Amino acid sequence: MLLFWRRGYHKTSVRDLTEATRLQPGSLYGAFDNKRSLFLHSLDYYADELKRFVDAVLHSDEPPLVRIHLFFEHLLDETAADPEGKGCLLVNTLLEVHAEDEEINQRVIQALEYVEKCFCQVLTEALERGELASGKDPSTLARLLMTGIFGLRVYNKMHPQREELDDIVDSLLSVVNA
Amino acid sequence: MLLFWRRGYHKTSVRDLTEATRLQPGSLYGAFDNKRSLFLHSLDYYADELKRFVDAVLHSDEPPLVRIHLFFEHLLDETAADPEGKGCLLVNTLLEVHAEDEEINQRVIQALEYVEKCFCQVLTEALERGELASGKDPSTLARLLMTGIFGLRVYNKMHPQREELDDIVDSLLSVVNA
DNA sequence: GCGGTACTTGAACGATCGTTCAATAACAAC
DNA sequence: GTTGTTATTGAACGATCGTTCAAGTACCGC
Repeated sequence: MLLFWRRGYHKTSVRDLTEATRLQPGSLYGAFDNKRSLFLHSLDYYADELKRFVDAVLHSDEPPLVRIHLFFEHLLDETAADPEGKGCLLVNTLLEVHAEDEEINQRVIQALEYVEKCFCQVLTEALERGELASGKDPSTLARLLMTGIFGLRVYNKMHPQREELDDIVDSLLSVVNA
Repeated sequence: MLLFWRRGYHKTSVRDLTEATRLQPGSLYGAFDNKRSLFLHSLDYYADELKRFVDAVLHSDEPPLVRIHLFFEHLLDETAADPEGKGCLLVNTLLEVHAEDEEINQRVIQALEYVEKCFCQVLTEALERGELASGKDPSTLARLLMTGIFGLRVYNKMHPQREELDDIVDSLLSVVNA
């Protein structure tokens, strides 16, 4: 998974994988049908980890809007802790393989939709508690936050400076706070 | 350029390029040093087109904030007019080749920084005309808008529906309007 | 026409790609 | 200790990768 994350699907060769896993080709193909299948398993593994993270942060017992703040704070922490700048495997994959491969794409989109759904739930909760800026639609705001994540992921490749990313997050979250 | 845009750098083979250009390998290598060089020229071509678009929209004689609205409107028009969902070659490249290739990366970042700089100029103009929400920093807002572009580009691969993207843009621009 | 420069052709190169498989080693049960 | 199952090995396959180049064609001024 780490290799696919670092280098992308197409640029990661089976040779790379055999060296990293210290498994010979035959063993690799004994465990997985082929490179593609191994990649799908990597995606699933990554998506599971992401789901755990999302659940932990967005379903904690903090107030809804605090949870969203914490989410982005953790996102930036994680970004800062990754000097390689790998970004997000799902986002990377979405841009790399795009429409050509329906199965891979669907799996990525499904994982991302789960995050959006959680955002929407949290925002709905905030709305019900009267903590959301009036007239704001949870599902639209959830989409804005997803766009924010994606944008930060790309912007980090352009300017990987923590303070700039912090400012962006502050501006972005001002929409839900206002 | 179109091929690189559609399929990405690594996934585009010289064979693809010879078929698309109807040039034999020798001719291609007579005109360009190698595949990489051809890709760099493609990037430059794309960046030039982008620059023209940015200049036309962000330096028109409309009021500053209107120009920014128009920019995003045109961005969504262009997105809707591209059923292949190619997105932005610069963003795609930034995520695909990431840190491994300094030269390619620098060229992409430079082109993107130009867009950010233009945003910043327009926002500064709005600030001077008292049309910007008080206490907002142009350079931070410019970064937010860049993040918005990036995010929309990715979100479009997830949900390519115009109305959703419109809503996101409205929410995003509410930050500069407020 | 002729000679020379510029461009095109397409076969071929070595390297690497993803994948397979017969041979070998490791380990389990009895 | 023998047997049967399971996992590992690493050489080899055909396909494709990016690249080269000698040979051939087109086009120019004279």
